[in-house]
Amino acid sequence: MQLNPLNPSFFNRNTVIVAQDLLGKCLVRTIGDQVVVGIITETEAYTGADDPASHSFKGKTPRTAALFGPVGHAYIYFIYGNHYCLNVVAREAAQSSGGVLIRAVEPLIGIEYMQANRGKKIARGQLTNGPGKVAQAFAIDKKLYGHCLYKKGELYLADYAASIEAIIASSRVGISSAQEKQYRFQVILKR
DNA sequence: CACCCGATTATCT
DNA sequence: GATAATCGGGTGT
Repeated sequence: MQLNPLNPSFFNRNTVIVAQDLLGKCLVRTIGDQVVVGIITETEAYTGADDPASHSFKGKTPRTAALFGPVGHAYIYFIYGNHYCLNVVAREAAQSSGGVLIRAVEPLIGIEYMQANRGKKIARGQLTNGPGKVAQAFAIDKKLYGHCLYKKGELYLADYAASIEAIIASSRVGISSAQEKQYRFQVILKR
């Protein structure tokens, strides 16, 4: 299998476009010899200054600094006391901040490792079908904050020739403002 | 420095 | 369906 990192310019585009384009791409995690790969199946775009639901809406803070930093890097935050969530910084030149939340992936390689990280025997379909679950299965925490995601390393995004049947847009989850924006994207893969 | 609450999930009933 | 778990950033005193 080819796991070539995405080009940095991939992330230097409109955040919403990048969120859609990331569907069907691969999330790759290497821990020593262990390799873990999943196909991205669900994302959400957070566009920044014009998006009240974005963490970066109210300006730059130490926590959200990565969203204003170089594109293609990781923005990781801790939520509800229990969970980490992984974002990719992505924006076009006109935006000051913006990122894409990786909400779900389909397990591809290293499934046993993911199950070990998640603790118990969990059905494949339930393994990484939420942002906190993805972070746990891929052993992602704040150590990877700001990590570069477009070159081979501990964590990166790779191109993948997934056959896409359809993309579904809907309202984002778990937010109270800007619910009218259809910035949540799910992919249906061909069998 | 105190208080509030969130881009969630597991585990009950 | 409802709720607990459980941390740290943001806001205002």
